[in-house]
Order: sequence, then structure tokens, then C-alpha cells
Amino acid sequence: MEKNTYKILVVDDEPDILEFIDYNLKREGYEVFLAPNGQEGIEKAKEVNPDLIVLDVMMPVLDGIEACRRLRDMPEFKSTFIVFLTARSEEYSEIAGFNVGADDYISKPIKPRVLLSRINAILRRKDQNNAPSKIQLGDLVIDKDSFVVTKGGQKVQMAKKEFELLYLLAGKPGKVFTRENILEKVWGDDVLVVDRTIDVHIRKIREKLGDENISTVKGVGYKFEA
Amino acid sequence: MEKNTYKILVVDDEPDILEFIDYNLKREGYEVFLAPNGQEGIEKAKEVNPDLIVLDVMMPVLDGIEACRRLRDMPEFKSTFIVFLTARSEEYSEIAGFNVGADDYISKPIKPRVLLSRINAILRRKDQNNAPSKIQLGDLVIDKDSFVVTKGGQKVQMAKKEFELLYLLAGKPGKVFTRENILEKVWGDDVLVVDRTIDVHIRKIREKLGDENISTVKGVGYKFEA
DNA sequence: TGAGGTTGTTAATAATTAGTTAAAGTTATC
DNA sequence: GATAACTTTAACTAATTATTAACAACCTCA
Repeated sequence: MEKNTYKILVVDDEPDILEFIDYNLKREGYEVFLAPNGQEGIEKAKEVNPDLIVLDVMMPVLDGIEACRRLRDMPEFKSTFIVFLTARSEEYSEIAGFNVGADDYISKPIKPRVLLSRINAILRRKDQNNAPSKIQLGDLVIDKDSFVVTKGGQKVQMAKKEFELLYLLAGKPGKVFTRENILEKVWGDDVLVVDRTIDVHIRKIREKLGDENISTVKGVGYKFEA
Repeated sequence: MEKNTYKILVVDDEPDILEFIDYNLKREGYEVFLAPNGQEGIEKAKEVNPDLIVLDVMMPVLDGIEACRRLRDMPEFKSTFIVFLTARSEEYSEIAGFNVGADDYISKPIKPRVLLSRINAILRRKDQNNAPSKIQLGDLVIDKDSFVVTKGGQKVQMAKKEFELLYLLAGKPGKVFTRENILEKVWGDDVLVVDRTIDVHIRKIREKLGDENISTVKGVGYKFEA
């Protein structure tokens, strides 16, 4: 529903790789667009205005670095995320050296896990940027700018993870978040923690705010009571 | 991380205009939030705390002039910039007559050039105004012109880095600054300094002003206590 | 009802983060 | 160019926070 409406443009000259990435990103729910070289990549980008562009470094007609540079020169792509694909990880130093404003790079051979977790991470960052700084629900106020939680005017001390977890749940009151959801948003999908960890944090929040705010939906997850 | 982190809230009942402004402002790198009428605009403003609000004059539910008046009544929006959109330029005299504290107005039809240049200009002004030479918080006075800090009338000697760090934190009381933030603003982002360096400066400031002014948000950063 | 699954709870341990000090490096000043 | 003031670092300690394991409680459905 939310995250999966992002548009991703993938530019690479090898059809196999294009197909491979296309398959994996679509499976994740992203809208995917493809182009075989930098030139056509730029055209396509203008056309669909993607949220993120995956650029191969080595390509005929127009290579990734030059394409990136040209994209960055256009105001509409100043802040679009760009991820490079490099054949060898050492190539990254070149990209960095060229200083064209890449947000990340992924070395070939591409592992679906890595690809997806990097892309998810970048787009999550984007998500966060338009998150509200203050959530108000009844007598509960959650202010991300100051990292302060107030209940009935009374300040409640929250540790970082507790705060982030509460902020996530309270951001969509009534919506059930699965543990998988929560892990992805609060921990990031590369981190591996056991389910009970979330429960412990939930418990701590309940201790501080009372049991009525967060309810358990058995077999599914947790939600903030609207 | 300069101008492009500004949050702009646009309130207008015509979806086409909203979309048009949204597109143009986002292209410029601003963070944009939208609302379809004055009522929801006020809600949204409370939520995201924008730097600038663009208000259509004529709107159902709650018109721009009344919305502006209500915003100005809330302390947190006393100094937020407000720009009106007017259908006819003559309307401006009305707004001015109502004396609700608008900072500028733009007549429809909106030309992207005009919109952007006005908004850029206002926010540039804000940058300057936002760097007041004197910050006063309780018995603490921080004067950037003379580089002098006074606590209860008593002069407190501050070194340059200490002063700048204090000035940054005290400039937005309550807001948490991450170490990354602090490095960027006080040191500049090319300088590579170890985290503990910031801690040491914080300690020195606390030594001089007392521990109560600057508090630690573990895992996040530091803030000046409002 | 009782087996199997899910969640709650606790306390111990691990990991992370911040505080502190002194010393070394740097810069400005006279 | 010597001195003092300021800045940074390293090394260590202290405090807080995160995670896990182990077990208890609970719920569901044959």
C-alpha cells in the first residue's frame, strides 16, 4: 500500500540483468521502468519521474557516471535517489572520485537480498523526510523534533527504540503492524533480532503509558488504539 | 543541507493548483505538505511545523484570512511566514486591511518563476532573521556580535567552538541535534572529527553554565532545554 | 481438555553510548 | 618564536539501552 508505490528506473545494457532486477523489484511491489543505456535512461527518467534510479556504471552510448552528472544538472532530478551498479567494488572509488552525487552503490554480482535491502533503506529515508514531527492523540503528544513524549502534560522518558516504535505505531492509529513491518521500519531490514525483542519494547512502552494505548492483535501484530 | 530542508505547507481548495505548486516547489527541493482548506491547513501546520505557509484566500470551510488569524494566535506560528494566494490582485488591499500579518501575496494565475522567486526570497530573509545576533533564554543571553555570553548578568567566557555549539543548540531550544547535525553546522561537513570531541565541548559548556541547560538524548544527540 | 502455537514477563547479559580526564596538537597573540 | 588559549584525541569509566533466553500465561481448536 504505502511503500510499494515507488517508481524505480533501472538502466543497464545487459538484458539479463535488467530482467533479473525487474523481476525482483516488481515482486517487492515497486513500479519498475527499464532502459538499456544512459541516453535512453535520461529520456525515460524525464518521462516517468522516478523516485529512484539504478544506474550501471559501464554502458555503451552514455555511461552511468556521465548520465548521473547530466541528471544532477536538471533541477527535477537534483534530489532523486541514484544508486550505481558496479562490476567491481573498487569501482566505487572512481564514482566517489567523480563526485557526481550517488546515494549508494551495489557491486555485481547482484544479490537480490542486498539489492532490495539497499533500495528499501534509501526509500525509507525518503519516507522519513515527510513524516510529521509532532503526533497528537488525545492527551498524548509525540514530538520527534525534541524526542519528547508527553501524556497529559506530563513528560514521559522514552529510550530511542521505544520512542521510534511508539512513533511508528502512533503514526497510523488503528493500523496493525506486523512484527515484520516493525522490524523493517524501526530496525532496518539488515538487522536480525528475535521477535521477543519487539515484545519487550512494547512492554516497556505499555509500562510507561499504560496498557490501553497499544493492543495486541494475536497472530498478526500490534496496533496503536485509535 | 541548506535551503532545501525548508518545509512549506500549501493550502488551497483547487486540486490542480495544489498539484501545480507541489510540483514546482518539490522540484526546487523543498519539502511540501498540502491541505485542501483552512481547517485542515491548521491541523497540518500543527503537525509538521512548516517554515512557510501558502494560503489561498478563498476557500470553503475556513478561508485563508481567518485561518491566518487563527494561526497568528498560536504562539508557535507567530513568526512563521505566510504568503497569500489571491485571485485578483486587488484582493490584497483587503488582506492588508484585515491586518492579519501576511508576509507577501501572489496573484493568480500563478507563474512558477514568480512563485519560486518570492518564496526563495522570503526564506532567504528567514535565514538572516533566524540568525539573530542576540538569543535570550531566561537569564541567559547569547550575543553573537560580541561573542559574549551572560548568565544572570554575569559574563561567562566561552571559547569559539563552545560559543558556536551553544549558539546552535540555543537557537532552537528543545530541538534535538544529532552529532551529525552538529558536526555539519559547527564544523562543516568536510571536517572529520571524532564524536567525543563534541562531548568534550558540551562538557565545557555545562561546566560554565550548569548541567541543566543542555540535556542528552541517548542514542540521538543533545538539546538545549526549553 | 490438552497440544501447539502465540504472546507476556523477567532478569541476566551484551552492546552501545556518553562522560571524563589528561595529554598532545594546534592556533593565535604578543 | 614563546606563551597561552583553545581544540582534538585517546583511553578509560560509567551509565544506559538493547537483546536474549527461559519460562509463564494465554488462547485456539480438535
